[in-house]
Amino acid sequence: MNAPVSTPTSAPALTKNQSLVFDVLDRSDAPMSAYTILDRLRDHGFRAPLQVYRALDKLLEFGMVHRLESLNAFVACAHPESECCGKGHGHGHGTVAFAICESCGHVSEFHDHEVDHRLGAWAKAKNFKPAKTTIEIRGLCGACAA
Amino acid sequence: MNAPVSTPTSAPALTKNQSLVFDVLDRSDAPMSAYTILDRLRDHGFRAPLQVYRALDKLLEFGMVHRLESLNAFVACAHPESECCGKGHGHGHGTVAFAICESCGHVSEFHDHEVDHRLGAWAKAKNFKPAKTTIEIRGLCGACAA
DNA sequence: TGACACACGTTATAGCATAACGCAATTGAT
DNA sequence: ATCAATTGCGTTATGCTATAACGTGTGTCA
Ligand SMILES: [Zn+2]
Ligand SMILES: [Zn+2]
Ligand SMILES: [Zn+2]
Ligand SMILES: [Zn+2]
Repeated sequence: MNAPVSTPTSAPALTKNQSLVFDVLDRSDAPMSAYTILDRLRDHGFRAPLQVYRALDKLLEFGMVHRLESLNAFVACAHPESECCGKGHGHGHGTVAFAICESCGHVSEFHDHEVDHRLGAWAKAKNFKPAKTTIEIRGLCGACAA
Repeated sequence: MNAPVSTPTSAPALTKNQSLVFDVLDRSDAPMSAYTILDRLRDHGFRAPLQVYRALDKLLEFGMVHRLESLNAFVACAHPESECCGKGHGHGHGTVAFAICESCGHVSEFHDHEVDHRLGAWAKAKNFKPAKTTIEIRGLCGACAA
């Protein structure tokens, strides 16, 4: 009864909790902490942080959500389904970078081949095997810099 | 009596607490959390997290310590006093990147002009004003990748 | 002297994340 | 059909990370 519900669309089937969490994030125009998500979902039966964290773990695994390390917060993936270089939400290859406005909270997700390439080259030269790369720029967005 | 003690060397004068915290970090071969630092300094009179966090805030401000966002931990700056492009510990310009081994904990601090340039170009194009940029690569170091 | 800045110490609290238990449902052999 | 393995779920308790708010002492500079 708690198994994922298959949908006619693409993307992995989400369970009820996963859908609820993703919808909250997707509708938000700013990153949300796990506890803020929890509060938003109290009316839907959420009572404990683990319900949120477990859903987030899966959504992260599916590539539908990103974690912002410098904020301890989460955002829905903002990639179009088909990017220049990748498979959209899966981020087929390449690292994603985030520009985070410290005033309005808006987050821009982007990708830069050359950055990827340079970091990859450094890793190769040092014989370092990258697993996950975090790039986050904190500052003021165009609107807020005024 | 608690004012910074001037030293004959360069660098900003550190207070006793700041020195103690920096020394602990500098001697460590892996990042340390604030609470781990606290435990290491119990014998030196440290009793509360704030004593550590206040020292860390200053050391971060001085550029002598970096915060690893993906670990919620801290490392002493590993830059040589005079880098190719900068003023050493102050990181005169340019962003620093970290490669973090998830097996042995070793951290390599480096800088890449081109990465900087590309992120700067993106920001300029989007009219985004960067304040602080985080670049962290988690993975396996050469020794651990074996 | 008084106003100020700054480092410090302490207690309490807030915010983020996981451990450990048990139950229910699904899946996929045998 | 039945059993074992897997997965999702709910709950309670706990641990880790960080800051708020208060007061003290000290050096600086009108
Ligand atoms: Zn994305
Ligand atoms: Zn903004
Ligand atoms: Zn450094
Ligand atoms: Zn290693």
